[in-house]
Amino acid sequence: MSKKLSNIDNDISAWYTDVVTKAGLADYGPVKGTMVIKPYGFQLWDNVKDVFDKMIKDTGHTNAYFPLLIPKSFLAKEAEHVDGFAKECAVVTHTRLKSENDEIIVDPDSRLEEEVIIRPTSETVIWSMYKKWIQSHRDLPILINQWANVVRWEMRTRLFLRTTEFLWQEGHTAHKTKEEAEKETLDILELYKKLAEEYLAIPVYTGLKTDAEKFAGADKTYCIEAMMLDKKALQAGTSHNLGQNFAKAFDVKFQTEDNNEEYVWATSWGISTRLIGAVILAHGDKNGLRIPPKIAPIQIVLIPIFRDEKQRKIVEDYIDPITKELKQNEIRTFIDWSDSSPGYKFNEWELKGVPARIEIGPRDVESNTVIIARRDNGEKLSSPRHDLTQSVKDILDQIQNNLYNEAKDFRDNNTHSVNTYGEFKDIIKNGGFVRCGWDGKQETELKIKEDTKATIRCIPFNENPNNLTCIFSGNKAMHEVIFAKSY
RNA sequence: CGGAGCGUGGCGUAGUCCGGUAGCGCACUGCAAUGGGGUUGCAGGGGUCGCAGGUUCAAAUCCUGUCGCUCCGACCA
Repeated sequence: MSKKLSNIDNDISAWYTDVVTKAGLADYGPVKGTMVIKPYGFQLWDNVKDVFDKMIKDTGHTNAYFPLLIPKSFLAKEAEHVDGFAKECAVVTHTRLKSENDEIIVDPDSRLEEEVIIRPTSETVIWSMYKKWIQSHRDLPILINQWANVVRWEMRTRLFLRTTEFLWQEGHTAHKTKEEAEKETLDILELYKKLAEEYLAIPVYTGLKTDAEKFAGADKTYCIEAMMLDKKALQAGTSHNLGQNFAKAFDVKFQTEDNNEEYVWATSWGISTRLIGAVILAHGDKNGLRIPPKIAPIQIVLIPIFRDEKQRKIVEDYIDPITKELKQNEIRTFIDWSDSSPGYKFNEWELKGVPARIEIGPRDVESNTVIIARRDNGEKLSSPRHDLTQSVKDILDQIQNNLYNEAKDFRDNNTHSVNTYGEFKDIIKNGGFVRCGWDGKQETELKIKEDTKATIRCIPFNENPNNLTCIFSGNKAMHEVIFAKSY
């Protein structure tokens, strides 16, 4: 397989597919729209998962698991919810196959009386269970999360960014009061922001979705929105205040302290393997991936360099304690003894986005140093053997910060406040985020979308609509919003 | 579902117009040298050309059908 990547500047779409497959993150599955997450890609996901799993456990949530299969009738209980998901549900109609004339066919005698769907999300099963579990205010809150796969039969798919089946976490909480549910929704959004910015090194805008863009079945959807290298927006996480919609649909009431009956207040929130796509498209460059150190499966790759057996032995004696030392200090380290040439290895590990590389050859053994090469900016420096661990830690921190700062500068430089629709269209055409006034009408939002393909990514928390007029209608603005073309 | 394109060793492709029994690059195996930015040389192994029919002495190539995938749109995390 050729390791040459498509040009990131001319054809980022081809570059993306090349990187994902050639760096060994994922491969296409046999069924359209499915993907195999390969070990290197899965380690990346695992690291993201571990970070977030700890965050939610630290805030009182626990994991559980609900079934993949859901009665078809459940989906229909919440009107908006069914509208939102009906078009993309995989439906199980039969329970067995049989052979007939050397062919495997669906056994027509095995038709299910009540068809089941494969979860596109789990609100319905979960609320059917919460009905059984909640009677009193003493049963609240329930703070459950599950790590699971879901299936949404999408028209167009792309590895990680939109696949028919994907992995995610979905939190589902139940509360006594509206205020408590709202707080939960916002608290989780903060965790998402922290995860994106501090770990994935991706700056995000936080805000509220418009009615047109919110989750089907939610009262309010909050989101984190990131900018990719092609200046398009990617929704990287969502947190929903579901109000009492699902409680009403599934008749989940609780007895209050003063002995009244009230519907339970709900939230749900999710991040998915799409985040891997976000990391790729936020940090990549012409040589491949650049993975932030905090989530990198391999943080340091060691490349031994030698000519003959004698040199190999010398290098080995020098490098082994170094590897051991780094590992003992919990730096994820890999030493590449494969017999490709050093140059080949440099390119290979750069493609895979390993944050830093240590080159060790006879010259370094001689001078009691090592060469450290950074993936983020290509710098190479010679570092003394003693306090190597500290140098490595410092460099990894610098890389983490640098990736974040680069991404933030890029986003800030491509986010513009505008006052005229002409400017608006120019920016959308050339790529970028636009901050501007909006009159709050869905009709306006829709017209702009038809005209420019841009959608309102969010109403940012730090909006200031006071002196603004709507970019499209010229009426007084109800909100300041961020428009962009999105994935 | 509309538009476009593609199915030929593991991957990427040439050959298809004009039928004559499959070629190249990468990867793979072995040996030797090489090794601080994709290293050479030599020697090897692997494909009945998506599938099913048809035309023909002869089909990767022509005809009919069929399946699948990718890209672009409408839908979406």
